[in-house]
Amino acid sequence: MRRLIGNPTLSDVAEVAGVSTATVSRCLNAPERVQEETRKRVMEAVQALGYSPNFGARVLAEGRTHTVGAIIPTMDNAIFSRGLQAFQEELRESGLMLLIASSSYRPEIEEEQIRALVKRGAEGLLLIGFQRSDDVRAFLAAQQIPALVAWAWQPDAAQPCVGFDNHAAMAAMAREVIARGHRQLALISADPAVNDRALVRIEGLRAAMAAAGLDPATLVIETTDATLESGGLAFRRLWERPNRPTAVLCGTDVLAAGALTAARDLGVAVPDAVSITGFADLDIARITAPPLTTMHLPHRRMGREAARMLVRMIAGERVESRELDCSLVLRGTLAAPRDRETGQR
Amino acid sequence: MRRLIGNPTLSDVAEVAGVSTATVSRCLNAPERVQEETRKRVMEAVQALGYSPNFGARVLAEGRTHTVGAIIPTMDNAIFSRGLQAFQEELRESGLMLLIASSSYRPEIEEEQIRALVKRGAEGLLLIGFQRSDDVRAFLAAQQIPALVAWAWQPDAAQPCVGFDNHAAMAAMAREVIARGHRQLALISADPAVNDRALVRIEGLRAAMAAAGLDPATLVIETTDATLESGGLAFRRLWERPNRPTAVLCGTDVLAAGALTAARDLGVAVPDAVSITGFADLDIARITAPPLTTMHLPHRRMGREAARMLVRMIAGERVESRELDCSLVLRGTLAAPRDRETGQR
DNA sequence: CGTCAAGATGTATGCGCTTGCATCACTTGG
DNA sequence: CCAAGTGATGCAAGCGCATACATCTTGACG
Repeated sequence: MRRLIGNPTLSDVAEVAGVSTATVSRCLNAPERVQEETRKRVMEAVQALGYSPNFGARVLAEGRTHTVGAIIPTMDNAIFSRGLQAFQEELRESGLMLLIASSSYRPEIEEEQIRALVKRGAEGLLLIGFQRSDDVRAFLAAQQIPALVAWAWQPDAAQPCVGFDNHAAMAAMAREVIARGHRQLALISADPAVNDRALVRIEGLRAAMAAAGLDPATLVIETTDATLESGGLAFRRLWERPNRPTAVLCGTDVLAAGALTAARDLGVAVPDAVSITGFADLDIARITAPPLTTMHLPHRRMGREAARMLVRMIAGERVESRELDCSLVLRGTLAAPRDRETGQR
Repeated sequence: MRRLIGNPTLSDVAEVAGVSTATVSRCLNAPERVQEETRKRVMEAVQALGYSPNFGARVLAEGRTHTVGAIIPTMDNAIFSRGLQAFQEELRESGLMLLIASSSYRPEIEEEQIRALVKRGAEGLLLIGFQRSDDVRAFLAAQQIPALVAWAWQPDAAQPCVGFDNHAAMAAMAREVIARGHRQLALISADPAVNDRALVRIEGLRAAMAAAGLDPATLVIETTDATLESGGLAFRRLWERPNRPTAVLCGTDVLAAGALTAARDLGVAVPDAVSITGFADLDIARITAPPLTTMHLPHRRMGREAARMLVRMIAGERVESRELDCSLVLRGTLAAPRDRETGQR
């Protein structure tokens, strides 16, 4: 059913310009193959009619949509928005448009959105994390849609990915904390059941503890969702327990900022009474008081690199997964634990 | 040129199921019009072949893409990301996909992206602010693409919009500041030349000053871009001037948080030595120390409402512009000015 | 037992564009 | 002066799907 009745078509333009539709099409897509004079006449007709090519027809004839899709848990989390912005900017350089969908961290919605994006003509997909059903993977393979996993990198990844080694990064953070003398550690984390990056970070943390001679079983974990409030509530729960941790590591800066705010509200001094660390080095890490010790992630670089890789995958090239470096940023929320009895460091 | 050679088509499915293409099409789009038994056979064939309808063909035949576009200055600014997330969620309810582009606050990029989105089949557009060339407006009118302006509302708006009254909101904030006794005001703002919301806020501020008997010409304005660092630098510039303001109003929470951080680094106590106010009530407003006095904006409600309105516009309905309420949130960064000589309030 | 309505399915057209191939006009070298 | 080459343009065949309309089947009812 035609909806945009009256919209001018190629042949309208052709008629006005006194040429064939083929020539008009060439004027638009390969101007160098048309004589200057003819082209001028055609372009005038295009202007006069306000012609804009019909998308569906173009896609059908050309077989390409020039569109890629991205499915992220939510745009409303700075951990994704900066990289996504860079991803989109880089895509634009390659003449691709970006379709965005979100999963709210729910696998079934992610699956639905993957199918929706493919149905909508996405030529490639950007996905977050590795956790995905075999069904979906089979579907993507059958449709021959390249998918790139971002915000995560694993040495043994079966699919192309770009990101950082969450295991190693969290382990590095834990080593730093333990080196300061902390023995009672807690973690505020996203639910590892629906967030494989969180799971890997937990494992990294446990590995570092074991390596340092601490019993990983002593690690207290508060699982929560990814908001500021949740981080605060998790901290409060932690603080009500009998054995208060001397250091609270957080899965993201957002949780850490929430924890920090809760600590302030509870009158708990940071880092004197408790150390808190973040993860991601978002803007908020610099505005808390004290500023947050965290793990710096190369957000924009990852977004750009993801776009470049996906473009090549769509072109049919093989790409190598890429691990990007993280670096520890020591700011004000991590210090040696104070002896609870004597008050001495 | 066919790219996805070998992808099964409707007629492949029809052949396998032993029916016509029309029946297969009906099975997929209007199952109730096909007999149970036939449908079962067809669906099996669909499964067996891993059939997925060709997007271009569908769009061409149906005349709809079920896609809308949004062009925002940047995703990497929490002032947009929360509303955008809600916008996308609501769109999903209506079975629409979201194409996202960004302008980096540059009109020429915005224009390019508008054309690109239309070319990619956007049935409707979400735009930020009113500032736009006549060319673009004419183009959208000619293409019959409905466009909704969001993040801004003006009483006399010629086009449909949804948002808040930036003029009134900033005036309200200014009245509050002035009522505390502040006479020397400064503003850290985005460049009003490329950001009409910023311009309107400046006007609202000036109007409130005039109404309170202050000379609007005494307002010092630092124009800058929308990042945390920029907010901090602007505050430092302000602080180097001979007449230091007693209150610094900021165009967004991001700028305010930057200013607050700079103040901390400079050893300037907030709100004792200077008051600072934000605008938007982002997450960061609650984690600064002290927490930021700011103007609360209904981000998610605006996003949802924008989606609903745009859906109706695409359906050909007329919609009324909607103004959403803001509310002042008094937290810790605004207080009466202290007399610089005596130290008294 | 005939008639007709309703439901199920098939036939065939058109959506607007791209592009391989054909055609035509012209140039150039032998 | 002609043949071959070159560049510009036209012709027409799809691309894969939705759907109006035609056809066929079946059952109800008089």
